[in-house]
Amino acid sequence: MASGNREDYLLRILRLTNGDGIAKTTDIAALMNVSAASVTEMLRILANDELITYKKYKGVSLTPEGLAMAKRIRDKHQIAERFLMDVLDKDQGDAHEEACKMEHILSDESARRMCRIVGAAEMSDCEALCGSECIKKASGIQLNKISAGMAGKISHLKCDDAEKIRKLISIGFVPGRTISMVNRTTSNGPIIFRMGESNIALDQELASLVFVNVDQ
Amino acid sequence: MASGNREDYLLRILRLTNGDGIAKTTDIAALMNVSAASVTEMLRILANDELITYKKYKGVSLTPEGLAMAKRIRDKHQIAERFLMDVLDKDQGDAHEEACKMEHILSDESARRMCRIVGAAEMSDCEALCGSECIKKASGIQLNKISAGMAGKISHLKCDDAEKIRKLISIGFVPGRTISMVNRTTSNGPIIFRMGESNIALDQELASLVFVNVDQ
DNA sequence: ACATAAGTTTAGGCAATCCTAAACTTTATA
DNA sequence: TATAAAGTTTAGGATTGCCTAAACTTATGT
Repeated sequence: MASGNREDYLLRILRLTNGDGIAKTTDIAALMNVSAASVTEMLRILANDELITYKKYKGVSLTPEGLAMAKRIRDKHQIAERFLMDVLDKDQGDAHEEACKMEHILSDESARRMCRIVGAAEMSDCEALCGSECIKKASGIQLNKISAGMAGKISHLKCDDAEKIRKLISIGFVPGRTISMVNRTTSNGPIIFRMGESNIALDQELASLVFVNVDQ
Repeated sequence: MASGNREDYLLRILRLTNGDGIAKTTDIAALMNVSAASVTEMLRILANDELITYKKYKGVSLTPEGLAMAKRIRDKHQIAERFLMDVLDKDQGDAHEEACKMEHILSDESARRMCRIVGAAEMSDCEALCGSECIKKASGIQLNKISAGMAGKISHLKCDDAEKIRKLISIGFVPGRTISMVNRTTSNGPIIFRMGESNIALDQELASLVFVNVDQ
């Protein structure tokens, strides 16, 4: 049960070690804005939990479990930050700050779903959390390419323009939802889809940003 | 600086008092899953912060500041829960649980933006946070709800009946187009809109299926 | 190589929350 | 209206995490 605080230590150690190096007490203290004594105390705890390898006076490194945990939290941070910027339209500074809190409380599942909305492409790295799922993302086909009568589940939204993503979400185009095409109007005109209880007209450009996995 | 924990106490007191009644130690203890002694201790702290009014053996009530604070947190919970369900497609149980954590870390601004995406209409109550903003619901208001002279962009069409959607589209009601209301005829009669070069009369029922984002 | 500087750990404390047990107040009942 | 039951508070501790000061280890310079 690493607390938010322990998680922060792990994160700083990850940053300092880059996954394999050794981090020193003073450097951790500086990053945490905490006294060296407090760091030593925490290192003992984390070592006891087998999240780090710690030799007195010699510095720390992450164990495989510690590394996995730290990466998972770091991924959540990145996903949350991106999400706050792209979906809630927050600026980078605020998004970063808020993500520092969200990383500790966001469930794995929610992070994965945010990732799908926001697109993994620009995620410097979220494999700890999303694994192959992020890659699978490429598997859907664009909503404007399916034919009338076909149904499927929304897989992800392609993220090139946050404004459009926001719009799609506000209309209800959200990964996981089932959708079917009712019909097309004209070759360039909007397409009519059915989702839940309502029919929604979406113009082709917007539809092309939505990827679905078509039912067999 | 009410900690997450203090905030939880405030929330439980709000639930028990409904804003004005009096809450008793034991009931708070039961809701918090904590001993009565711990509650007493916390009540003293909250009273000291002037968030509650506390008389030994007599129970507690929220002060105006305490009430405002509790409501703000409760609103964040509701908005987050709704958002998790509608945007991340989480089920109610998980969303509720996660919202219990988010309520303490979500910034006011992010909550307001989530609220705008998810729509305030269904929000049982979020006025503490959003005030009149909720009504504005950036994701679109029905075309029959705007007033003469107002203009906006069509956001989406919503309806159970594909026939009506097709009709709207064939008239030119397509997401993205700019539209303005010219005037109403009678209270139940058709409304006249201007779109591009032409005026179009639309009856109220059809107009209510069209959602627009009104220009500020 | 050895003294001193730099870095790290230990010791002893403080604050926030939680706990149990005992003391005290209020309510309810015989 | 006493007195037992129910409810509440006080007392005394535990835990987590932070701090400063002192002690200890390692590194550096001559």
